Amino acid sequence: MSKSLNQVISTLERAGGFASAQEVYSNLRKQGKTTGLATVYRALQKAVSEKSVDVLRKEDGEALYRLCTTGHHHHLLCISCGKTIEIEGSAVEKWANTVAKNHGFRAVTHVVELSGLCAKC
Amino acid sequence: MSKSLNQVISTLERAGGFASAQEVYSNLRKQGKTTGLATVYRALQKAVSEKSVDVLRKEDGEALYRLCTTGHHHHLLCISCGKTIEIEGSAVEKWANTVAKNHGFRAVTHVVELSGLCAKC
DNA sequence: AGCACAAATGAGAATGATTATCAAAATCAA
DNA sequence: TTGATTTTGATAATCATTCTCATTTGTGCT
Ligand SMILES: [Zn+2]
Ligand SMILES: [Zn+2]
Ligand SMILES: [Zn+2]
Ligand SMILES: [Zn+2]
Repeated sequence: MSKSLNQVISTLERAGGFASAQEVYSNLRKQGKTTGLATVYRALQKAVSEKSVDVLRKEDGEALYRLCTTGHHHHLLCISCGKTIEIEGSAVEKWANTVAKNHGFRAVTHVVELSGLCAKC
Repeated sequence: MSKSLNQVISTLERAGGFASAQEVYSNLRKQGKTTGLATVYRALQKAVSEKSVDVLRKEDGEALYRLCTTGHHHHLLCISCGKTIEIEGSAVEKWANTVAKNHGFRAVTHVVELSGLCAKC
């Protein structure tokens, strides 16, 4: 694993949740690292392609990255305080596969994100 | 309904599926309309806020717009040819509600999009 | 019609995330 | 060490989207 990939990964660990590429970059800078922005993007791309990092989009289109925990999962996000909960969705997985099959699709992936207001908000 | 909103809506009708703001703009120009890009964006924003247009994001973050058909539904998109199929997902709706309730969330909405390769591709 | 005032519009500049370039630096193999 | 290969950081380029602002258009009133 390359040095920059390590740095990006551990920055995401420290962040604990979703972070944008720009945030990762500025966090690294605050820690005195000289890592360039392009390198951050390159590392994030690689991490996503290796499925060690999740990516989703804010409403304005900016990409947010988060360290994958174990296995495939989805998120329940509080749009007020930003709290995120990982959720298990075997029901959705089954449904997605069935729908894909019924329409003759192959290699189907899915985006499933829930968002609303948490109990506190 | 303002003039530009009308033009944008009927361009989306003609498109029949998802179209980006830039595509809507260039289609209008091809038809000899002098509508400005900013106006296209303004009209699309309004249409989305009025829930007469759906919006989703391509993988690169660009927004795609589509005239809402009747009722809530999801999409199965071919990433190669762009073909989109509307799908009914009562299973997902139930699951989303259950998950939300279990975690004490209110006012939960969801994003569910399937994508893969259609039979032809 | 003529006028005042508000809303809508279009052109172009500004913004901001992401990507492309490219030369310098680190890594590697022999 | 030497020469090839990969990685990196700075910077420029790209591109969708938003902002600004002067101009046009619409509306109500006389
Ligand atoms: Zn909350
Ligand atoms: Zn899933
Ligand atoms: Zn296809
Ligand atoms: Zn649904």
